[in-house]
Amino acid sequence: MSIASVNDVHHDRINGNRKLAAITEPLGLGIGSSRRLTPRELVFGEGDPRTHLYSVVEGVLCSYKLLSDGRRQIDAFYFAGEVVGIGVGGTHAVNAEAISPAVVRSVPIGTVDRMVHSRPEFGWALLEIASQQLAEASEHLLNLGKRSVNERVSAFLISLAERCEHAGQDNAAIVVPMTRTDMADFLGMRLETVSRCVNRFKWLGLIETPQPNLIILKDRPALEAMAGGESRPS
Amino acid sequence: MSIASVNDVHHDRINGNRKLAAITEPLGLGIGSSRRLTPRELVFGEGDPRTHLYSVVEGVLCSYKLLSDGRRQIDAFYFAGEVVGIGVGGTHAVNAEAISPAVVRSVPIGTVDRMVHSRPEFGWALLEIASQQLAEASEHLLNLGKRSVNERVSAFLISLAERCEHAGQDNAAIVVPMTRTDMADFLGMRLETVSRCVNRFKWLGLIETPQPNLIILKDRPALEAMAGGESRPS
DNA sequence: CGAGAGGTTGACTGATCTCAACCCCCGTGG
DNA sequence: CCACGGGGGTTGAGATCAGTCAACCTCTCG
Repeated sequence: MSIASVNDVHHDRINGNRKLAAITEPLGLGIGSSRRLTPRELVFGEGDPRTHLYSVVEGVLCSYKLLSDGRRQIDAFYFAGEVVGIGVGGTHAVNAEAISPAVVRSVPIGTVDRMVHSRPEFGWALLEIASQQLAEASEHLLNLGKRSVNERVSAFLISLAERCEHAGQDNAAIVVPMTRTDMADFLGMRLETVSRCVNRFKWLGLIETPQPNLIILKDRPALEAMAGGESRPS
Repeated sequence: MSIASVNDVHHDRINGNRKLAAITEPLGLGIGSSRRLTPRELVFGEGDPRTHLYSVVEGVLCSYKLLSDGRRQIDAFYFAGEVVGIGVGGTHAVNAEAISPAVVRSVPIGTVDRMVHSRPEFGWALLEIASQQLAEASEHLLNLGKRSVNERVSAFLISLAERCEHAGQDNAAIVVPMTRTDMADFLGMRLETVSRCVNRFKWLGLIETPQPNLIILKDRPALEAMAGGESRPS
């Protein structure tokens, strides 16, 4: 079972190259020690030496940076199968913590080093993951820098829905694992603004929210229009 | 001379792992074809197949994404020695173009692939560059998401100054290679706002601007204070 | 039952955007 | 020589989107 877990197979190819499973399993790296996390529990902190590479087995993590007055910017959320803390530099540039009960698997950086040297395609695979994360960062920068609140929230909901689809879940009903505060810190706005925006979408009939953390997309095309189209050359 | 160029040696270790020179030279990859670019000339576009890896020999490039209505978000600027378009996925996620007269050196992705497989430490080095760029993206996300206009502009000026220092230039006089529009598109604001902010700093005595594209930092500590300190754990 | 976390809503404020005029510089061509 | 036009930059006045502050609501958990 260290080569591949049948349970994980359908998680492969999810969201391009973001998944470690797709890389580790073909390479026989189903190893590494697991750790269970409670919500808000830190995996690593900004400035910590980079000792391990982590992948999410279960639950959701996020990475973030803080300003000295407490303002927090969440860079990314990490779902099951995704890699956190990629890189090889001396220290982590961000903090990473669980936003829900979670399980992470960690691989010592020395093991990663050996893997890269013994199997160059492993290094290649890590590069694919890194470049995928860079692409997502670009998209996020576009959101924060140029999109309005409505556009950011609708783009966020759509990307959440796409992740659910790729994970084989229902395509319209999103179980939102993060709080309004987390969404706000991710989207560069205040939690009140998130709340207002989500409820505005509800009044417009674009979504339904039976519970605060369960959002059902009712009019996906309208949401996509509201997200403000990206300019994809031809 | 393909192993190491004496002229480039003092560029090594600049800004962490961002430089290709530090990697390519030890590895004997001083090769690749050069191309001269005029301002606003595109190196590659979003959605283009990733055929080459580029490094800046001279001048400054930027990478950006566009919305369909023309709004533009610049992700990063790239100075001499830095790598543009890193990654191995199928297509580029961003556009890249020159913002000044520039020269880029390009290495076919197939060559990169062979390098990674023949010399695993090359893959490792590319990972270092990618993780450095991810760290910079995190910092930029923090700027866009959580900092005010004043904070963003002062943080930007300081980071420009640090780049000049690392490049061995004067530590206080910054020759700003980009226009106010470029700065605005990078910092997530309007060019008028950039202008107002820069001039506000001038009235406050924090900087001097003999010419619009020459900024002299007069009170670095005050600028750093205005940037709003990052929370670096102990 | 009380306390706290998470969420919603309202009224007000204000930072930033918008629109517009204007300036300087520089190359071009009549 | 000078008129012209365009790019880049500055400045002002008004509009507005999102932030701020505050009240209140629901749930859950001791």
